[in-house]
This record gives sequence, structure tokens and C-alpha cells, in this order.
Amino acid sequence: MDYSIKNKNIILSEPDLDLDETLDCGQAFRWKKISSDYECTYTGRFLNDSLTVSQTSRGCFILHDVTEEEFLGKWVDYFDLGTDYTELKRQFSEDETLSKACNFAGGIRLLRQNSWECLISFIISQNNNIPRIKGIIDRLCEHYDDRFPEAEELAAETPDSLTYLRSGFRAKYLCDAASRTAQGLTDLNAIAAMPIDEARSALKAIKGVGPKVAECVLLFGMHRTEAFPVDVWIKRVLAEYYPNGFPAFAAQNAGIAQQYLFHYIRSISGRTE
DNA sequence: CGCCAGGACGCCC
DNA sequence: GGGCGTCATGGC
Repeated sequence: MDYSIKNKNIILSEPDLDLDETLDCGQAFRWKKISSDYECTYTGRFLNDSLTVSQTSRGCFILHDVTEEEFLGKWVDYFDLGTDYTELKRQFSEDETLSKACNFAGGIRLLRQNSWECLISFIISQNNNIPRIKGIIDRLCEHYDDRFPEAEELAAETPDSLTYLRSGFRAKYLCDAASRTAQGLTDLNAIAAMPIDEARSALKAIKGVGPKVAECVLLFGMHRTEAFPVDVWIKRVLAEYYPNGFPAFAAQNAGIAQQYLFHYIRSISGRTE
């Protein structure tokens, strides 16, 4: 990972990352595109940390107004810059379908997000669409001065007091997740370190967390790259291209492969959003 | 108006 | 243990 520092900005000349694909692929919901000229720019938040990033037409990745200390201590981890995605995609390319998927959306990197923020975000995501998911999370954070609320803060709410979110039937699930976490009945840090099946069960003890949401929390919020969220689109991929099962050589990074496959199958089905 | 959105629950058998 | 109606909300 080569980087340079210019005018308080950190610049990566060969990031192996596509900003649009990474920040607008449905893994994180708090990044907003504020410019798409020759420099594509997003501003966003991760718990209480905010950042503006951009990518030039030549691919340079720029983190605006961050110190080297913040970069190395926080954002290298968030953008998973310590992982060699080029090598990962080279391995994936042994498989024909995965190879095509990597060529289509190979600029996606798996963000290392916060588990609590992910849990709440993906509970909201169920039977919902991305613009509306973003809207609900916007209203939630706006309510706390643009911070993401702590479990203890959210645990003080009730489905009735959360009507401002307009999250529908999901409000009661948010309350259960918050109160369980605040009480310590759900310990996300402990779950992150559990064997995967045990972690799945622990997450599904929360009302409103089923197989899909549990898998998303494991993958996006705990960086368990073997987690493999299956929705209607991935079901189609499995049925059409992997009738005999997903290739074992990719099992340890199945979740990252899933990201490429998800966007690939949607693209060839005529879906782009 | 009906249909769908990166699902999960409750109830049925 | 699989099948099915239901659950809010908003965009099309």
C-alpha cells in the first residue's frame, strides 16, 4: 500500500478500489456522493467519525484533511487497505463465473464497519430498498446530532417514540436489538470472536434478525469473510451457476465473492441500482 | 390501483 | 421442517 501526503490529504495512486462500487454497493448506507465531475467525491460517516474521500478519473484515491496518524490508525482498517484484493481476485478468477463478476465489479472492497452500526442498519434493510434504508438511517443519526446512537441511547426508546424514523414494523426489532445489547444479553464483541455457527445463533436470538441479516452483520460488521448472505439474487446465482455448490477454494472469502456476484447477476438481469 | 424492495415472524400442517 | 400470509413505508 503506497501512499503520499499532500496538503493534509492522503493520496493512494494505485488503490485497487472503485469508490462508487465500494461506497454505493449496499454494504454501507451513510456515504453521500457530493460530486461526480472528473473527481468523484463522497462524504460520509462511520460511527462518530466523518470523512470526505474522492477518486480521480485516473483512479487516485484521496482522503481529505486527515493526518497520517488518523489514516494509519483508523481509515486503513476501515477501507481494508491491508488486504491484497488483486491477489484475491486472481484466485477467484479460477472460476469462470467469479472471473466475470470480478471483471464487472472488481473495484469493491469489503469495508470493516462497526458491528453495532451494521446490526441496526441491516435490521432496517429487511424487505426494504436502499434509498429508503438510507433515509431511515439519516433520520436516526440526525436525531443524535449526526452521530450514530449508542445501544444505551436507543434502548431508552420505544416503537412509539421511534415513529419519526418511519421504519414501519422494524421499529420493534430495533428496540429489541438495542435493549439486548445495552443489557449485555447480546455481546457483539464476543460474538465476533465465536465460531461462525455459534455466532449465527447468537445474532438470531435478536428479534428481527434472521439468516440474511445475521450473515450481513458477520460479513460487514465483523469482517467474517466466510459469511455468505443469501438473498433472492444470490439464490439465482447458486441455482444457475453453482448447482453442485459454491467452489470450496473460495469458501474462506465467500462473502467477498458474494459481493462481486451480487452486482454481476443484477447487471446481467438489467438491474443497475 | 398493484407491485416490489438485499426478510423475518407466526402459524399452519 | 417447508409453505404462506402478514408486517409499514414509499417509489414507480
